[in-house]
Amino acid sequence: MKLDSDFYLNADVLEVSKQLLGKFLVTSIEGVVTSGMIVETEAYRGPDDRACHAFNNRRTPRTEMMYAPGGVAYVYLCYGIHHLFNVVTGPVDMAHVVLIRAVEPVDNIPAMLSRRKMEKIATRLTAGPGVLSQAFGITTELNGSPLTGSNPAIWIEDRSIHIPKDQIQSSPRIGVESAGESALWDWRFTVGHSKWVSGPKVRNN
DNA sequence: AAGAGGATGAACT
DNA sequence: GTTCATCCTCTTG
Repeated sequence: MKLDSDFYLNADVLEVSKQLLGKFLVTSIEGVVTSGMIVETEAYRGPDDRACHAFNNRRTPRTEMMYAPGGVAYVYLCYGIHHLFNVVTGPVDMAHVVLIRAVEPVDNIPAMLSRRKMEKIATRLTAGPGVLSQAFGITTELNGSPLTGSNPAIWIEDRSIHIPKDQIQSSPRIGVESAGESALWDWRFTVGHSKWVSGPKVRNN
């Protein structure tokens, strides 16, 4: 049930972004295992996507990890505060990533509450890319961490939940207004009925 | 060497 | 709706 590298090597990052909805993000950090069902993703596609750090195939120390073969984590620090977790996809030298923006918490909610310094469960536990990383213990130390193999710190599972196509909504990505025409593309994907989706309500397709 | 600006979230008015 | 915390990365000189 753990997704293997074949899944991540898919060269169609929009397809992978949709396939990841309903899958389960799992981390095992210092022996603490937490999991949640992915309900919101965004695709970032290196060469032609102005909103992507690797636009125009630009290579810097930070973006280098995006060119790795699919199946590793790309984690970077945003606004000096938030650690954003992305799944690297596609074959080597193809800078495609999927930002995981929100999950529905499932296993070991007490550990997530503790990491978030929260008392009671609420959507702000894991709805949003920064807060979900915090709930799952993901930091930039895990940049480049493999999602496959024998003992990964982060991995994604298929637990046989299928999200029907008509329940998947698409909308423009959050926070990329200055990315020119790329800002208009509907590359954000959400599970329509989930209350664990971040940000403003989205329209139907 | 310096400065601008983020794929956010929380706490305000 | 607005403000701002906070620091790394990249560009420019």
